[in-house]
Amino acid sequence: MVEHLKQRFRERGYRLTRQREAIIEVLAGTGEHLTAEEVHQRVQSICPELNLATVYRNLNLLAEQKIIGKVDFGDGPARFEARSEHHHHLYCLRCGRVVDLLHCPVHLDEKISETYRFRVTGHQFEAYGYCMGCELLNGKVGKP
Amino acid sequence: MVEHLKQRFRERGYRLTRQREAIIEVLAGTGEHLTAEEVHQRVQSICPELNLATVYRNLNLLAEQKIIGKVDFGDGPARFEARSEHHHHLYCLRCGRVVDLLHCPVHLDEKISETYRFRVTGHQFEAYGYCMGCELLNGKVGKP
DNA sequence: ATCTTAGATGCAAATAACTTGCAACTGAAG
DNA sequence: CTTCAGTTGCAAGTTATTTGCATCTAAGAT
Repeated sequence: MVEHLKQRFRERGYRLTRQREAIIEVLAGTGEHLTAEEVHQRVQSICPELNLATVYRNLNLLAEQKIIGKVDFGDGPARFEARSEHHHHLYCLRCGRVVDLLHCPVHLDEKISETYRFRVTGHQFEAYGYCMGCELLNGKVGKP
Repeated sequence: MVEHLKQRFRERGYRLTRQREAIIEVLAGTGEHLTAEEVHQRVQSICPELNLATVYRNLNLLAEQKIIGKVDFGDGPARFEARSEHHHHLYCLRCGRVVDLLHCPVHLDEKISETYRFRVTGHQFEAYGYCMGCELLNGKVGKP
């Protein structure tokens, strides 16, 4: 997995630096959806002195190359994940947990192009609500 | 329309100030999806000296009260619109034009809650691509 | 193994888009 | 026309991210 990602990166003519390896390893080693800040923290152990600006530069580069995925839930910072194929998420409004959806629930019928005179090339969809743990807490502690 | 929005605002116990009237008038008077900055500019004519911070405060307040709508396409600033019911958009990647969708193309089946152990309370969906004008320009001028 | 250099990094400063603290102001209930 | 909680203007602060630039380094050429 890690080697595969590094490979795809090199194929595109980019240098495989210590910093880049570290970032790829951190992301590929978790199923979580991490912010740039979180990636920066976790990377410290294998590559201290890796600058936050470099983390941003590389996460964005990897996302542009579609080697990793990037999601933005509108509130806080953007999040990055190793999975790069088209997919969507459930986002817990209480704890921030992110769950990957297995199937895309969006069905744009083919008439949309003529109805709206618009060619759709992509879409984003994110659902929000409460994961079970938080659902139970709701109504018990604060935040109604 | 304008009066209706003002009414809904007053009903909730908020004061109807000159600034708020101006903001509501600008938004209700257009079908466009405006940024706070744009609202601020257009409001100058009917209410100069209206501060940008006040525009932000009121647009957010109106959106929280679901009197207006707020969309965020992830790139630039958030946009506000007079329509407040649940709906979605097509967003042109070239010119930034926003088209309202008449129907919601998302179908979350009822099993989702048990499948993912998650209670969905809402969702956002935005599709992007190119409006006809820009589609024709693509390939002729810059940006392939 | 060493040279070369375009590409990458670190650091500090800059930016974009808001948000907040606070003193002064003002709708609207009485 | 008084009262005062709700609003506003202004300046400063915050958050998330980007950029300029001098220095450094991966990796192909020698």
